[in-house]
Amino acid sequence: MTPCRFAYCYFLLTLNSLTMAVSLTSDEIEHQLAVFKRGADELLIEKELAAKLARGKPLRIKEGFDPTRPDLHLGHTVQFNKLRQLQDLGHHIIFLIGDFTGMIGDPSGRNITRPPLTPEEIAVNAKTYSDQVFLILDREKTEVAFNSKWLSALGAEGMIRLASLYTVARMLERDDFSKRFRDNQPIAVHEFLYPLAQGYDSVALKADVELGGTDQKFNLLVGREIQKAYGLEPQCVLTLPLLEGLDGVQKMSKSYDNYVGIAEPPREMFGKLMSISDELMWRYYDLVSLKNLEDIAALKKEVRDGRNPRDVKVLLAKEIVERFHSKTAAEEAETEFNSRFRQGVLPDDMPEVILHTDGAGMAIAQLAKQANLVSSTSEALRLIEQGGLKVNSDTVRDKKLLIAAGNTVVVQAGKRRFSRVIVK
RNA sequence: GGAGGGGUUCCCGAGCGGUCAAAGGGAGCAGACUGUAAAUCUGCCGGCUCAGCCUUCGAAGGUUCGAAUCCUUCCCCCUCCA
Repeated sequence: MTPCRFAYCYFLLTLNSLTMAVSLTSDEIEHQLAVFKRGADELLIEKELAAKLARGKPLRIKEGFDPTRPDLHLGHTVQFNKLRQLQDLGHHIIFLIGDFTGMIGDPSGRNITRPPLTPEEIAVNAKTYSDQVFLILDREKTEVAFNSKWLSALGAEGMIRLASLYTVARMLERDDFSKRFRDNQPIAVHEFLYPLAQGYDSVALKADVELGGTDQKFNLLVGREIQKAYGLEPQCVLTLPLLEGLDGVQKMSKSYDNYVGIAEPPREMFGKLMSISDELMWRYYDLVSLKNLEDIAALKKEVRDGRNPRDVKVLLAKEIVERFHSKTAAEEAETEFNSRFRQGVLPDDMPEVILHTDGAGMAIAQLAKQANLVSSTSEALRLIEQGGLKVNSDTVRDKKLLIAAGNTVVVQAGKRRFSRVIVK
């Protein structure tokens, strides 16, 4: 794309002319590099990768996942999509379950200590992971590995030896560590072990390339050093951007409750995607849509020329729902969404709750709480003050409204929470 | 081991004897508007039997008519010195 691309081609040509056994043409290498880099944040180091590719052998490409959360969200699929693309190029993908590193917990500054997972939890989470990931990756062509296999075998002695390969000063180069250190936030000693253990994974697996989020850059680079220390050729590092969550501010994460789960029901998925801002929508197009870059550019132009961004967002929401459910589900979700939010129609399926009052009836605030529409009666009363609580489609004005026994009412809190309540 | 700084409501962060259920920002929720659960604006944002009452400011005691604010002890975090 730029002058360095040209220089780089020259480098490849030279390389080709020198090594006769090369089976890939420079054009092929060029194409592969383009696939590697598409949507990626950073590729380190491109020349090294070109050299690895030039050998013509499938590369060993690894990415590790800590089995700390059983359910995956759209943010994870950014990684999976890339692995799939590389798999399609014929490379060997290693899906690494960090059952050992999961005990340490990647230093995030939010969890200093994390209770070790039981083997049962790990097994469950690992299964969920693979079930989900194989919606995208080819199961037959993917190696699944567990890092406890070699990390447990290391023992305390081996761990100390591993720890001797890196210095504290270099550890503190990590942005997260230096920030916490500067801000007088605690850093537990065991947190230093995480990057080392992850680096050792690359030794054990003889990884040619390791993928990760941009937040993984440090760990991935430590892997290069550890590999060198063990006399291996250092891996190349490919980082992918982190997907922002629904709020558009923080990264998508279950703990921020700003995520779209892969296993969520179609309607929920559709609705959540429709709630992202117009601006954020483009980010999602770049990272989670499988549309090619030209099509996305065309959509952007259409919006600039006056097309309603809402409609483009619908396309995105449908694509995602379709990928994890089905085309029918996607269409159904759209119809439901339209009737609910554009036309204000009540949903056809809502939870039904029976409340026993021994014939006394129940005050509306208490009723809303017991029907799980609000978390406290205080919240219910606030909703009433703001005109956000409806009984049988009528806005409740009287805080002391009593629903008499024998009635069945549809109670609505805000736009999205409904319940059919039977008072006995 | 010594000296000092700090732990506040979901998060960040003010408050430093009464006017504090606790500023401000973020997240969240509601209403209006709309193109949608966008954007924007407005309001809310501890609980309850809700014009009143109860429980919160690391924990436990204490001083005071009255404490998140003062004192004591304890727990935890950080910095510097050793």
